Parts: sequence; C-alpha cells; structure tokens
Amino acid sequence: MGRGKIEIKRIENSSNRQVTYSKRRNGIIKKAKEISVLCDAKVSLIIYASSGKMHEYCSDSTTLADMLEQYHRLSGKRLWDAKHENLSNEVDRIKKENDSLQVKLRHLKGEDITTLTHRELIALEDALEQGLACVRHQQSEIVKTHRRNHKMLEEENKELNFILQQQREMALAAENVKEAEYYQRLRDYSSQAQSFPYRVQPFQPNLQDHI
Amino acid sequence: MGRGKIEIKRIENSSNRQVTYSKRRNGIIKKAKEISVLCDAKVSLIIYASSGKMHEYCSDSTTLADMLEQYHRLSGKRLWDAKHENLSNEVDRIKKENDSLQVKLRHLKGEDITTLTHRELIALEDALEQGLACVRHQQSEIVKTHRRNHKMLEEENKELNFILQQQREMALAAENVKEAEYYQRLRDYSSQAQSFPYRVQPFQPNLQDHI
DNA sequence: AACTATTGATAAGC
DNA sequence: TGCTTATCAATAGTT
Repeated sequence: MGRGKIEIKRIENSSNRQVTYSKRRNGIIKKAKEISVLCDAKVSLIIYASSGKMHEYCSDSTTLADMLEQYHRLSGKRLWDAKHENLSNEVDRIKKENDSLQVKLRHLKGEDITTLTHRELIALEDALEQGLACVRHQQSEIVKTHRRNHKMLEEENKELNFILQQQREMALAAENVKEAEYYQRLRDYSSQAQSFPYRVQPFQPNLQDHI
Repeated sequence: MGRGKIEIKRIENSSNRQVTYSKRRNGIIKKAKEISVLCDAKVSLIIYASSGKMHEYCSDSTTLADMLEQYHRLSGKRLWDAKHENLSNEVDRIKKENDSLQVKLRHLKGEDITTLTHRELIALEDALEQGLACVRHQQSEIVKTHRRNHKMLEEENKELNFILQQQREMALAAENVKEAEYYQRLRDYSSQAQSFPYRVQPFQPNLQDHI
C-alpha cells in the first residue's frame, strides 16, 4: 500500500528506514488499540528501533507486569532473571526443610508415628529419654539455684536486721545522752535557782531494757 | 477497510468478534514481522483474546526475555520487582519459622535449655513424657503385631505340614494298591501258564514290610 | 510533516 | 475456520 509495492526486506537507506519505521510503528500501535477495543483483547507491544529507542503499548485494561504474569502462567516459560529463579528454588528448598522439621517435631511429640519402623521408634525413644534426662537435670539445677539464692537472701536479711538493730541502739543511746544532758541542765538550773551546792541524780544502769 | 466502515468499539456479536479478532490478530502479527524486517526493529507482541487464548510474536533476532531485559534497562521500570519482593519476604518468613522449629527441636532433645524458665521446663517435660508414652505404646503395638503374625505363621505352618503328611500317606497307599495288583496279576499268570488245575502260590501276608 | 496514488487489510457474506 | 470481494485504511514516494 503506497505509491508502489515494496519488497519486505531491510530498507538500506537509513532515513527512509527511519521514516518507514515511524509510520509503521504508529500503524501497529493503532491496530493494537483497535483490536483491544473491538475484540476485548489484551495487547502488549514493545518495539525497539535499530537506533535503540523504545516504544511500547499496553491495553488500558491491563499492565505489562500483568501480561507477563499471565504469560508465565499460560506458557510456563520463565522470563525472569536467574536471581528470581534462585529465590524461587530457595523457597522450595526451605519449605521442604520446614516440612521435614515439622515431621520430626511431631514424631518427638508422639504424633504420626504409626508408620515408623521398630528401629526408628527405638531411636526416637532414646532421643526422648535423653531429652527428658537433660530437662530434669536442668530443673534440678534451677531448684538448686533457687535454694542457694534463698539461703543467700536469708543471710543477707539476717545481716541487715542486725545492722538495723545496731543503728536503733545507737539512736537510743544518743537519745539517752540527750535526755541525760537535759536533766543535767535541769539540775544546773535548779541548783542555780535554788542556789544550792550539789544534788545526786538517780543512776540508770540498763538502757537496753527500756526498748 | 472492508465492505463497510466500522466504529472502534467493542463488537457485541460474539462470533463476529471472534472472527474479527482472528483476522486482525494475523494482520498485526504480519505488520510486526514486516516492521522488524524492513526497519531492523525488535518487536515483541503478546495478545490475549477474551477467551483466554494467548498469541505471541517475537522478532527472530531476539527473545522475549531479552526484550524485557532491555525494557528494564531503558525504561527503568521494574516489572517483576513486586513479585521479587514477595518471594524475598516469603523466604524470610519461612526462614524464621524454620529457626523457631529448630529451637523447639533442640529443646525437645534437651539442648540449649539453660535459658528456659522453670515453667517452660515443666511444659517441656510434660511434652517429652507424653511423647515417650506414645512411642512406647506404639512399640508395644508393633511387638504385639509381630507376635500375632508369628503365631499365625506357626499355625499355618502346622496346617501345611499336616496336609503334606496326609498327601504322603495317600500316595503311599496308592503305591501299595498298585503293588498288590501287580502280584495279583503275577499269580493269575502263573496259574494260567502251567495250565494246571490249581496250585497254591505262596501267600505274602505283609506287603508293607517289603518297602 | 503533508499529500495522494496505490497497495494492503479486512468486513461482510458464503 | 477459509475464500471472495467490495470497500476502507495504511503507507511509499513525493513535495
């Protein structure tokens, strides 16, 4: 279509090629739009010119990512890079490991063991016994530690009580001293007031008994 | 182009739409091939019909994966990042789950339990005891089954031996009958051959003793 | 980029 | 689907 027929082979004239590219590119994109509207189709179109410039078209109803997702599902071909595939493999690997761990865990809990052989059951029993021994040992360790702590606290308590007692006694002694001084001053005052030479106060031999 | 002009909007008649889709799809793919040859361009075209069927075209000189790689580089848009991130997250999630399972397993085996509280140790002990009970029960079940099977085999064996013995006896009896017949014929012959009125043959009272 | 003669695509019909 | 054909659309070459 055009002023003359053309052979479908590379256009050697660079500017002609460029012009044809531009015209036909628009043509294809228009066609893509039309088919997507007319026929309710999803179209994804990517064109790279030899110059390196890129043009793309994607139906309004979808995205390129969606298209590729569907492509992946329908064709089974993998378009993603190696990294993606590695991740995918890793997920599979870890999932398998997970399953295996879950099975082991269930076996140790005594679940799903009807399919095990006698030999496997014996190994399981051994493992459980050893685990139980360790756990009980640890429990007794904890009890021991608790006891030790308890004893230490008790002793500390005793010591603190002792110190407290000492402090109280010291405070009491100070009080007595003050009291003694008070009476002394009273005596001084009396002797002064009465202008009498001397008078002996009653002695107090056991201060502790007052507490 | 065609017998009449058409409006660019969804074709409601389903079979018309299907026919138009097919024709135009071929048209676009032809155009794509032409531009890629004429203008040295790389073209990638993916079309999904509303029916779900997929058609694709990709220039001979390249692959879809290459095209997307270039797309990635030229547009900067990341088509599979979301997917990638999802996978990455899933890997993390499963790894964590894995770790937790490993820890549980180690605890049940009595390892790494020094950091556990007394309460946790008690729970662990309970779990181990229950597991042990299940495993031992299963072991005894297996032993029971083995015993039962053993007994059955013994009985079957006995029965087979009995049947075999019977067959031997029957075979022996049959053999004796044949032998008796043989001697009878011999007797008959002798008495006939001598054409003598009668002559008593030596009697054989205990045939069995000959065997 | 606009024009247009010409070819190519395709809508309708079978 | 495939074929045909009248008609319209795309575009090659020109300006």
